[in-house]
Amino acid sequence: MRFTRLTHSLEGYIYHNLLNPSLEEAHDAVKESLTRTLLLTLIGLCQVSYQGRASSELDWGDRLIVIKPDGSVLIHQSQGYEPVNWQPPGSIINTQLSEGYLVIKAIRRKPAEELIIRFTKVYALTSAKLFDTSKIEMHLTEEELRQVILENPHLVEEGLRPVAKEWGDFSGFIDIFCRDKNGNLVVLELKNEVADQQAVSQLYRYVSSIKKVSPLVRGIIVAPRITKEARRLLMTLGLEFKQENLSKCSSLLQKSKDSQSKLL
Amino acid sequence: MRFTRLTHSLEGYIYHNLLNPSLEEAHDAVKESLTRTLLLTLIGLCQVSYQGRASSELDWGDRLIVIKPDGSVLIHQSQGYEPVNWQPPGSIINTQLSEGYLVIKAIRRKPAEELIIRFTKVYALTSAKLFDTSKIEMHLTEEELRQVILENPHLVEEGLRPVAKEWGDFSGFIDIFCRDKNGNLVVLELKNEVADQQAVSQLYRYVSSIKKVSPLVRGIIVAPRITKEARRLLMTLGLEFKQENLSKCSSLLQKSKDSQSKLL
DNA sequence: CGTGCCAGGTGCCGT
DNA sequence: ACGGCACTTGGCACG
Repeated sequence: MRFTRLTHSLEGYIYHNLLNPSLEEAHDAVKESLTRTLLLTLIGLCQVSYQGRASSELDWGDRLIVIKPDGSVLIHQSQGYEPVNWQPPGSIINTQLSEGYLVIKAIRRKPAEELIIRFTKVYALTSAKLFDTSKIEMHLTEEELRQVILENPHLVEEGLRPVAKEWGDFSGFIDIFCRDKNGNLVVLELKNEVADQQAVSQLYRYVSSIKKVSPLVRGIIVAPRITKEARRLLMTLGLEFKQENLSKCSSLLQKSKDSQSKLL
Repeated sequence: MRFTRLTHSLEGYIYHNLLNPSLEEAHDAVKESLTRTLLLTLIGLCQVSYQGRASSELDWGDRLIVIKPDGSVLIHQSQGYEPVNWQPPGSIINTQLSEGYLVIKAIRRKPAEELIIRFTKVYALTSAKLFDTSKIEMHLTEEELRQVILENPHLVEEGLRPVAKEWGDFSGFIDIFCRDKNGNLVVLELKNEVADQQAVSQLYRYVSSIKKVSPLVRGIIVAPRITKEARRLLMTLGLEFKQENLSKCSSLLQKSKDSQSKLL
């Protein structure tokens, strides 16, 4: 085997780093990467075919292929956020030399789908063990927005009192359940970005089911903005919309977090 | 500059291929990759922060970073199909050495968002020019499903006659527009997998708008299956559902193509 | 494991 | 540019 294998200790976490390897060398490196469950990147001239939930063919061209330890496969062209072809985590991956090609297959059962990559040339191959225990922390999610509204119901309407949140007894999911100053039920549907048709239809479901018991129930979408179509649907269905500024909520959230940390 | 630069001719399309470069070497290579608009991959120990449509923090860990010639940035952990952080195509990318870090920033206006990657160590860096003119060819799309129904309207209902397809004059998009054996208008909404709430609400929109002109219009969802919630909504809205198997349609499509090729 | 729903959804194609 | 809509959507939470 002519390819350079790098030990872990001083050279970092890279196992293979091959430049213009032969297909045989690349094949060996891919096999070893798979058995060692390394992260593997290949840059090479390849052709891709996929059959499964849909089916596709991608003719010859240079691409970046990423194979992850969890069985994900990504095929990236030089443009675009999304991979042109892929296979999700949990795929069974194998490689072979066949008819002059380096072939990598990724198979999944349920749903049954198969991805086949054929290389005639590998320009670069790198495999590595990544040490990474960090999880991403997201801020300003819909849950946090809900928190803000629960603590500051006046942002939606004066005199509003939250009764319960995440009401699930009905045939759906209510974001916040309130009573207004007249004592009528109000269902709030929160969106942290644009409120669309789906949000309106969802709220309509909630309100309809409650109306059978309590006819005076109101439904309000709370979001920074709403699509034109959603607004039309909303009006025909007798629902309401309250614009709520995201950045204002953000600062309130920060305050709420601050006060929480002060309490600790 | 100590890093190896590889010319295009014989060595393939790889420009940089660095193993455990210093941050200075990596910085130079990143800068050159950006000016030459190459595809760049880095494996290294980094920390990521994002602020824009949402905001997030990712603490130190080893990741794969891909920077594409079109200004896309992908940050991949060793698991999962999706990048943990990213920036879409068209982002403005720059790099600097700052406070002992190699920093890569990707900025986008509209929506305003900023991605900052800080490296303390780069294990491997590869940049390349990809030659790839091929476009992916997808089969069995919704368009092909539409083709099958247009050629075989009896699959939905006996006596159905297509009048038009891809009707776009209304505030939406009608898949197929027909008349039934009684001469009444029928709107078909096609789904190649499960029909959900959104599909029903979409069809309802179409049917409602047509009803003002022609009160006897019907609406039928054609799909292999339908969610329980969607079926309930469908019934309350007076719409219909026709189960239609995708694979059956697919094989019929194949037959139709075969017979076409025989005719040629 | 299916079902439903959110996503920093992304991409494509309209006006 | 905004808007609607499909997507091999992927991912998560929940019955």
